[in-house]
Amino acid sequence: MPELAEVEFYRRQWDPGLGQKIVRAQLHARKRIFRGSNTRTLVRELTGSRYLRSFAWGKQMLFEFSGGNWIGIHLGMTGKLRTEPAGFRPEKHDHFVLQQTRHALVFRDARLFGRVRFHHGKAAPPWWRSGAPDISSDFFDRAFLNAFLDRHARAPIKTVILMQNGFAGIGNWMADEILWRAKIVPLTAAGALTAAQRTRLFRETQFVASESLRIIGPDFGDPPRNWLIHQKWKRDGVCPRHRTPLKKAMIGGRTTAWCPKCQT
DNA sequence: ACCCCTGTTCGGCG
DNA sequence: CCGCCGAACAGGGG
Repeated sequence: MPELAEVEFYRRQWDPGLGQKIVRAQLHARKRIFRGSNTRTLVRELTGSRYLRSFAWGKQMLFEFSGGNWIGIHLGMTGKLRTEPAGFRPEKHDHFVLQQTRHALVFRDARLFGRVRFHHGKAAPPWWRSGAPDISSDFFDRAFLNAFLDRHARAPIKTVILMQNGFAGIGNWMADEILWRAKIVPLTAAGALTAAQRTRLFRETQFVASESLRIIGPDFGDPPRNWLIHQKWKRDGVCPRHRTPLKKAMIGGRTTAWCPKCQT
């Protein structure tokens, strides 16, 4: 479920606990979401620390706690963050819970494709932000986009848009939304895109990213009815512009929908 | 019962 | 090195 805008929504769900102490950390230590982290140290360090602030970059989140403690979270396919009242009892899929005096900060992930990483140190962990610029930042510009497209010149543009080190935070639904707005066939080789197509791709990537953040980020709002997302998962989905039936195919291993009339 | 899945990574193949 | 494909991860929903 989570792409950049949903990630932003989930990041905010722990806000009620900002500035408050962790009195107890509960986790299912054997689950693979904790791979690479020492969960004993994690529990020891976090207990008694204070939740200070959070950051989001693409599909990644970083939570900072006092004493130089950092938790990185990736939601995978089914991860969710939420806050429950104090005394909350973790259920089957609540693999990571931080109990505070008034709240419980909960990470739930049924399919366990997500990841929780722990880092202890003065500065943010080395794995944080090692990759692409934020789409909303000045570093995501035409030069960066061009270089990235040419580096993956032979791959279908749909596949390239899903690469997190180029399009941080873009997932399957946003990728199709962007290509539909930019009027580009998903199977087009990235290196074969014309200057005009690249301009549209750049503009629509920024538009879909910023609009999604604005609409979904605060309260999981629904994108406008004329967005492709409302059609792409229907078996009889049609183009929001003129009702032409959408085409569907597997590209880069992912279900892809596009309009054969608009996208040429 | 069966098929699908808004993510990522890995091995095998060409 | 590039890229494609399928599998794997593990479970819920239609």
